Amino acid sequence: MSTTRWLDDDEMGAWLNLAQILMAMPAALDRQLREDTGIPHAYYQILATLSAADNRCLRMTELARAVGTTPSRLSHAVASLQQRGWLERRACPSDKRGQLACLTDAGMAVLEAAAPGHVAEVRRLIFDHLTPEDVARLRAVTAKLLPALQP
Amino acid sequence: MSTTRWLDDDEMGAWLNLAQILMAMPAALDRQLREDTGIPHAYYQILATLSAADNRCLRMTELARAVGTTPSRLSHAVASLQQRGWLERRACPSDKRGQLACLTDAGMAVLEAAAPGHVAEVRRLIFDHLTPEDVARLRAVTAKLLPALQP
DNA sequence: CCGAGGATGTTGAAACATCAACAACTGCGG
DNA sequence: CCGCAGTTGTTGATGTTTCAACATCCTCGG
Repeated sequence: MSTTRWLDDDEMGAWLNLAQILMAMPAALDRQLREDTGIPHAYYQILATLSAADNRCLRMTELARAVGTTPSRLSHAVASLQQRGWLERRACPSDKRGQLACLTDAGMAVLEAAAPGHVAEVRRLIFDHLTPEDVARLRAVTAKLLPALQP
Repeated sequence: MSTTRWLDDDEMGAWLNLAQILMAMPAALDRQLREDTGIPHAYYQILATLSAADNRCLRMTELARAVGTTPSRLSHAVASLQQRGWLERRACPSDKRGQLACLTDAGMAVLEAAAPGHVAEVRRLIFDHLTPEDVARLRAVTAKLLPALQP
């Protein structure tokens, strides 16, 4: 039982900023996407990740890791997206436990229609306010944070 | 109607990293706090913000802005925390519409008990992986992003 | 070959967030 | 003083996430 090492001023400042971003940024992204597509940002990311995959299909586990979500969350999300006809499940040929999530043509169409508005919102919320150096630093710092989040 | 300006490589890299963090970081923070206190991170932030305020009281609107949340979300959260006896509502003396959220002694005790574990988790997830320069850059970049999130 | 333990996904209930609608109040212009 | 527009905060319905429990299948040591 050691005594707590508290945050210094710089750390606290960074943390307060980051905490507010963690609160408000997903909400802002959700708002825009829901208006244009009816689905939240987490669902959009699933479609977007699938669209870039081989044959527009991914194993559930890989998809979960790529998007940064949990199996349960993904399972519910895929069920909802499947019901809209935007993706479908297939059995995994090599592993009978596995499930493949595959983007349908309808899902691809929704994605393509929503992409411009989404990119514009990402620019408005993030990149419009950053210099190229800021972007490079943001990329570097976030890259250092990711490993601790995926155990 | 202009043609979309897509993200370049550096922007896309930063965005993919950030998107994953926006997904997984709140989940990770929630996990730890829920185990120790039974409340999610968003609720903890409310208590923490109140603890630093004058008289441990804040107007709902100010509290919402400080935490980066919406009035509705805050209203539900405060109701839940009130039921646990960790804060209470009072009428605002200067404005009959207003409500003050005030941290109770019980709420303060919970906060103090949870703080060390929470700080340790924040260190484990974030600051353990960053140099002091990284922290300063993170603080600067996040500061640039906040204004666009609070309208 | 077989059985234990790990991996993969799903399910249902409870907690939390979002949205739209609303009630109550303020303050300002006429 | 009146009334109307804007502010403040709540509520309930709906959608999403979390957690725990579970079913199924793979792998590997014995």
